[in-house]
Amino acid sequence: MNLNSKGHVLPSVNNTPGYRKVAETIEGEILKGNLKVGDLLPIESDLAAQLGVNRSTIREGIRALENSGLLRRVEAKRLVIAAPDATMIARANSRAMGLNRVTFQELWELQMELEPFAAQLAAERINEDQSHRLLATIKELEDNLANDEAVIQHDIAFHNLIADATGNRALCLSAAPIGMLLFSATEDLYRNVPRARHRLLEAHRAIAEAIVRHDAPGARGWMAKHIQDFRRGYEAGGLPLDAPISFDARAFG
Amino acid sequence: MNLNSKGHVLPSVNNTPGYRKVAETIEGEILKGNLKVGDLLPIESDLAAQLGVNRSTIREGIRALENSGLLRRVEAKRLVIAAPDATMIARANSRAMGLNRVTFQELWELQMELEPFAAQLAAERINEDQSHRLLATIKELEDNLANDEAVIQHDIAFHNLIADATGNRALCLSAAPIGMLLFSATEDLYRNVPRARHRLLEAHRAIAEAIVRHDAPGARGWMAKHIQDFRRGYEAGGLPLDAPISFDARAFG
DNA sequence: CATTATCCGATTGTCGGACAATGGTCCAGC
DNA sequence: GCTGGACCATTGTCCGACAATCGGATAATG
Repeated sequence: MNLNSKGHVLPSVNNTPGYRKVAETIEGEILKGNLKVGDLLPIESDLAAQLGVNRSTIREGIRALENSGLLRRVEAKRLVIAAPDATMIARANSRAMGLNRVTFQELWELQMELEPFAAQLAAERINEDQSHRLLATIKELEDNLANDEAVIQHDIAFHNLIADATGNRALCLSAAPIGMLLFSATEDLYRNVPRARHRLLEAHRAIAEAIVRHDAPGARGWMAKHIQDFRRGYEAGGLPLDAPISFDARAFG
Repeated sequence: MNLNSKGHVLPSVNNTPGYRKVAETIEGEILKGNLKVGDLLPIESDLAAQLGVNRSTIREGIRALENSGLLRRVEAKRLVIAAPDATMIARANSRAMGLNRVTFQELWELQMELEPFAAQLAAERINEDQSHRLLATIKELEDNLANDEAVIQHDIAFHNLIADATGNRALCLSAAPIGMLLFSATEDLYRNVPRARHRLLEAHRAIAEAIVRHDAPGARGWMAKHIQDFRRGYEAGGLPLDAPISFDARAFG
């Protein structure tokens, strides 16, 4: 910390504000394992005393960490050290990609590489419980084919389930934001090309069945076909491939 | 906002604290395009007046957004709306993966899928400038082969350059955190297996040359070989594949 | 007139203190 | 031993103040 008696930094060449140093200090303690996941964060007053700054400054530092998922509330009051949640990271990533005006083309290209791979791995490794949930999602889609919003939510969830089934959390984290962005951009698609939803259902069914019967090549093949088809549908729906993806604020609320 | 005269929330069922609502409000304005990237964030006092809360509360909300990259300082004072920076996102992602105790195995599996793909795309699309930088990085490695820290930094930078050369920002964002984690975990490797660094140099040279001469299949092949070899080296170095990756706090400072 | 030095206002960073709300704790009484 | 209420700890919010500093306006200078 090193603040002088009045709480202001000593010389002049110390640009980083106090709240940032607080955040970095706490983050450092977490990364160094000094504060372990699950531990309670010390109360604000103690932190203020320990780091020699005012409670307000501590609070500002905490907010930064809280937002990035390193701190999480458990009992409405105290904060605990936590590992960033997957969906929170996915949200941050899609937000970043969206604001960086990533194009459909870029996202699709990556998805075309990741999703068939995920499907293949999932087919090799999926367990009973995950199989059940995968098939249940398909059923749910059947019942809500008319509801565009529900179709989109299903689409995202379906692909997330497959990623989950690979048991590879790195893959989950990488794939989630892509699906989140691509699929939430398909709203217009279902309006412009109503039968797209039926093709979606059939494709998902074929993929799910292949995965559940542990047919890895089949799962990969169906998924590749599905993603290709998704692009054709997007194009046929009159949506531009090279424009920044129009990302829907609602998906991130 | 909806705070009562004393600045406290009206009923009881309103759990979300004010600073979070502030953050969400501002984030919403950004995502809705009401505040565009590059715009100056209104000054704290104005925001406080607009949202009907105290300046302290506004500040806490701002901290959250600042940390996630949506706000960035330009002139040491005012904050501007910004698109989250790629390296900042990569840092957040690797931190998340590390704290979630992702294993080497998981990361490597994904890398084995992504990197050859990236190398292939890079070979198809790399431009003059990028070629130059790629080769320069190799030269730099030659001069610093003895410095383990420099070797690791080169390794990360080299793979990032290749991702850049694909022109696919989604791919960049996905690949960066993986490299960041995997390569910074190789510190012990170079100590235990000194000649690993020479193999690294040769492999990188072969990959770079293939990319620069636009030999896509060659680039993919060399890269695949390189990643396979990386795993063998990691294993040979006595590092555990199934343990959570030991991630170095220094890489995230 | 152009250039530099100076000053001033606007804005952020930090402080200290205050208080309401609320969850948790602990003791009294049954 | 259990329950209910008093009490305390902790967070969320507000308020007012002030130092530091950046940017621009203004004055001094050649």
